[in-house]
Amino acid sequence: MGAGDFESRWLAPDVNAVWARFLNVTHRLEHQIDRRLQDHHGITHTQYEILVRLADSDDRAMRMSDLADSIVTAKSAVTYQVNRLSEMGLAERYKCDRDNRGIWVKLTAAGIERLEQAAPCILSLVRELFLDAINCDQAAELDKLLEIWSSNLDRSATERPAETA
Amino acid sequence: MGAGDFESRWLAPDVNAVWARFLNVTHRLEHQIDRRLQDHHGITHTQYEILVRLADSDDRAMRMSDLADSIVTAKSAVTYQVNRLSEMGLAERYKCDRDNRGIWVKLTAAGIERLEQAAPCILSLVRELFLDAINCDQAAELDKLLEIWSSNLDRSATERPAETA
DNA sequence: GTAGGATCGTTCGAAATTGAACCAGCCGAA
DNA sequence: TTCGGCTGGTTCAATTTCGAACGATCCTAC
Repeated sequence: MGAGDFESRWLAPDVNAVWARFLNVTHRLEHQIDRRLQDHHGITHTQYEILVRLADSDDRAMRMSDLADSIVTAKSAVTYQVNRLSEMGLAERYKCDRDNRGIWVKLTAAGIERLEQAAPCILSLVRELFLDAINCDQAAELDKLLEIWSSNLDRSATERPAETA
Repeated sequence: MGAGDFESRWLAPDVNAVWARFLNVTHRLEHQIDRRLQDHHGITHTQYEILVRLADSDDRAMRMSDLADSIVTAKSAVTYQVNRLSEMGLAERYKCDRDNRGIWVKLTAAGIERLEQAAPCILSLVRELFLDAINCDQAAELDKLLEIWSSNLDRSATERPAETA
């Protein structure tokens, strides 16, 4: 049995190539953005994402766990990164008055400034690498796909734990 | 100046939402696949990717650096992961006769077996979450986009270092 | 009220990734 | 031939991530 036979047993070639390419492209996109951010603006992609979410929020502040959901990482990673941002003076913690467990993370003036420097640079990179390739129709189509994928992921995430019960 | 004003200065809302959703979806996809692999098959997504590339190669073997290019990571990460796979008995190293610097990594029988167990499970998950959402036309369209993105990344990666020279 | 269960955020140890430094072997040009 | 640069792989310290365990708080049902 040759290598070809082996692989053809479980690999539907065409459609799977799309998936492989998808993985490759997403990884390389993240790498280039990350490198650009670190070289030119001294922050990680995750840190940048946190700054963006904060800037987009009312009062430029968010709860820790909302932040964790928003960027897609473990809560402990958010704790870690907020500590870094806090050391850099880009964000700060507030006690939450409504909920004594809660912590608000808020963008500082320096955080806003840093984001205002980084954002145009990154957005132009994203445009150059990603967005310029798609016209309006394609964008709409892609957005539709993303919505389906997203709800697939939601369903799968809620179904799976229940399945074990 | 409200939060809205701030963000509208640098954020074109519609098209950027696509990018944000794209990031979110790709992260969640990777997480679910990773979790499935670790829970059911005892390997990481990176390790799985390595096994797949090896299985797809002639002689089920690859050079270290080709492996590093293929999955998108630093060379040192490949060294690390191949060590893990080797400890698990799923892959092994060979000296390369043509090039005395080179190392070949080859799938073992156990590696093939493990992959044969994992692959159907993962492929069905990928189908369920990702591929089933797209019909033939969309797949073709997506593939076209991926190709453009990919060549954008190539160009950007080769231009950038030259720009500093 | 008050117990039981869920939620919030942190801490901790283990694993993974990165980039820089490094050694060895290859190769092309003088 | 040999010298310089390039490539292939590893090592190392530093950073980041994850999941499990934890204490504290909230909330709902009794």
